[in-house]
Amino acid sequence: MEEPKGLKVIAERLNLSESTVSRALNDYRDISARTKARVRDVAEELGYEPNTHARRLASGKSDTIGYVLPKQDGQLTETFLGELMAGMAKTLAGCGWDLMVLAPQSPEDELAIFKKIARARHVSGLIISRTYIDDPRFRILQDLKIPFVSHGRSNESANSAWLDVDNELAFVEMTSYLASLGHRRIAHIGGAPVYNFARQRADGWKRGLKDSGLKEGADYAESTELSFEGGNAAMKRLLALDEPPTAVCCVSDVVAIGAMRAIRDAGYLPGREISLVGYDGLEIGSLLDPPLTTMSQPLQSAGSRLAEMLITIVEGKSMPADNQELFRASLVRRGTANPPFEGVPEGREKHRQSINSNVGGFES
Amino acid sequence: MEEPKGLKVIAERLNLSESTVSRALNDYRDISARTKARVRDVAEELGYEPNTHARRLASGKSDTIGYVLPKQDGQLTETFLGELMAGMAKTLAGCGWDLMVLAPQSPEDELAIFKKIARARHVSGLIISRTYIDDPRFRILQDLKIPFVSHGRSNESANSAWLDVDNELAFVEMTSYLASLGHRRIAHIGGAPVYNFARQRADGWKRGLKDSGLKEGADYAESTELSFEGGNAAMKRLLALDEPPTAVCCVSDVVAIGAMRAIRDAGYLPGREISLVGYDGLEIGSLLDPPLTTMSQPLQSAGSRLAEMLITIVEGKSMPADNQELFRASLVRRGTANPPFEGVPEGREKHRQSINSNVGGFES
DNA sequence: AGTTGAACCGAAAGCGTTTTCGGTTGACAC
DNA sequence: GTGTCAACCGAAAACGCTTTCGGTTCAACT
Repeated sequence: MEEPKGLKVIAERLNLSESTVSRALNDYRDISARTKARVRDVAEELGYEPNTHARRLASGKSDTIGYVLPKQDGQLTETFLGELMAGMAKTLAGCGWDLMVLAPQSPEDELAIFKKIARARHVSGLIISRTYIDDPRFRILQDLKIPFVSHGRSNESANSAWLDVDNELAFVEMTSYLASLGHRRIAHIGGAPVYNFARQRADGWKRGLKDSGLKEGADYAESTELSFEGGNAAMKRLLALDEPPTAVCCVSDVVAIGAMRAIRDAGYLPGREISLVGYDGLEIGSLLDPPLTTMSQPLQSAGSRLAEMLITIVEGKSMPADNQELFRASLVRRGTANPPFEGVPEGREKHRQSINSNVGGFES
Repeated sequence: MEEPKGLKVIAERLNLSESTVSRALNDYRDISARTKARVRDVAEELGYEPNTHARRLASGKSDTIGYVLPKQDGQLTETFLGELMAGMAKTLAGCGWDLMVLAPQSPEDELAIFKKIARARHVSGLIISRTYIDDPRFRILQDLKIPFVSHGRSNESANSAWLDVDNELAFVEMTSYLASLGHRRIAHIGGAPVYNFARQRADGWKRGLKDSGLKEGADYAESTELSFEGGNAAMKRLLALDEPPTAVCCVSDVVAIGAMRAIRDAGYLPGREISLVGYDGLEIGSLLDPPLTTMSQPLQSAGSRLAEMLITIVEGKSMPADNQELFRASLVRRGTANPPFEGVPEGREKHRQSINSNVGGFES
């Protein structure tokens, strides 16, 4: 029993033309309510599902947006992906749109993919992430006239649509928070200066220092790769200074965790002799000992919003430049940010209970 | 300057018919090599890119496979997604196929999505993951005649295609390894028994015990949810036993990390008084103190293979039941699995250096 | 009674490919 | 010189939908 699907059978069954059925299903206003109802009933009964390809071919729309997977440099940051994509897919599905995954293997490959999309137009818009300070993709996509939204800003993003977290503000807050705890020597372990967020966070740290009337220690601005090893090495350098910092703002949780290890290895306890704050809000941070204080950013909602923005742009309902949104990160107080240590630096007894602010959430 | 793309312009330009051009580009054998070359040159020059929708409509194929995102219950396990999907997207792209993400919001929603695909056929195959012991999706997809491959087996998977890790073997090895270190009281913290992998891992633990001539302690089989809290609670129960285990096999790294905390909170040191091994090979495990010994499974290659299998099935080149593959997990020796502790249980001095097998990779 | 104009609906032309089915060559053998 | 078989290529029919452009109908105005 092959189901002879198609608009046609509905039309025949109701003695209507295919075009009428089509318009009825698409809720055109020149079809009477009664007819629409009849059509819908039969469609329902027959389990009719329009042929996506035919529809897209005829309408010239593709109802599909692509998400460009960031290069897999770090591993842990992939925590992003699941939530972000779930957010996108969810709202896209709500509008009948599809989410396609693009995994460029190299920058050249990425360019090739873009060009192909520009011509074939089988994807009507893109979402990119992990933006660089000078990210060539903005120009490229604009030149190719591919609608897109970026998760993160860039020097090139003035006229395009983006959604970003206010990284600078987050680090201002982070720095001020540490200052308010009494710290005066606050360092920063930043990321590779190609990433836009790395610059923003470094800027935030500097502004936070200024706001608190502190000056930027000459050697307190470290920059490293976004990895555990990077954070570890940077922290070692900081510890080797004549006057090591008493608190450190880290560009990411992973880096912060690396730094914690360096602190430990130097015989100190993170959060006691040296406070630190991470960024990303990774769950794993709460499992550490002491649990890592961090800033967390919204992810599901970001994905959802990115999709919404892109849809309105693709449909021409808004201009790219009118879609620029800044989300806020929020401080998650856990155990690694405390007032400066007053005691003997070298002591190393059981200590966690007292300094652990215990927001990790599991020891209840 | 609007590019008047299309097969047509190529045809006109060469004084050929559209059909000839089409066949030339698709490498039909009844087109002369010379003609093919000419067509290809012009296509290249014009930057021709076939219209996906038209092609798919005409050919009846959709060249798209869908990946069903697992319900977002845990967070950390999402590390999977990035790598797995990158693997899929990569090999799919190599064949000109697309990867679409499906994010069902509920089981009913999932069913609705399946039904829609069964009718619309705009996705020609599916990859599902996180399989249950009795997973209804196998029957459903078979009944709907949707080609699919599952990442993970099930009681229902005998006749369908799957790729799985030999969870049982992994846990046999894990258990035997602990036994070989001298442990005799080896417990297991397992996952919710709805998940197929949870059962397999529990079975592996049991078999490992038997292989090593140990018997399954009555209270040593814990089962908990796949979270930090779950692992923590389960470990607490184990610690409260009259004769606590000296080693624990954990169903996942997250659970293991929760267990580590419980061990610490009880005044012991993970890897000293109580050894434990996790599963998943999460990078983050290497950052812990001591670094977590674990079993790691291939991910990128799994995604890639899943895609390959599905393609051959969709294209009718092989039967589902002929596509069943078992990957192996491999032990990652780090710091939490050591010979049974001989000393005084309560001591808690600096100790890491001695027991840390230091495979974490950063302290070099 | 003639005109107007909503309100509804049908015919038909695409959309850009693929694919079937023939048809035209030319070479080669008889 | 007729027949045959490859080797190539064109015409045209799908594929299943959307959308433009008219064409009726019927009530409501002049």
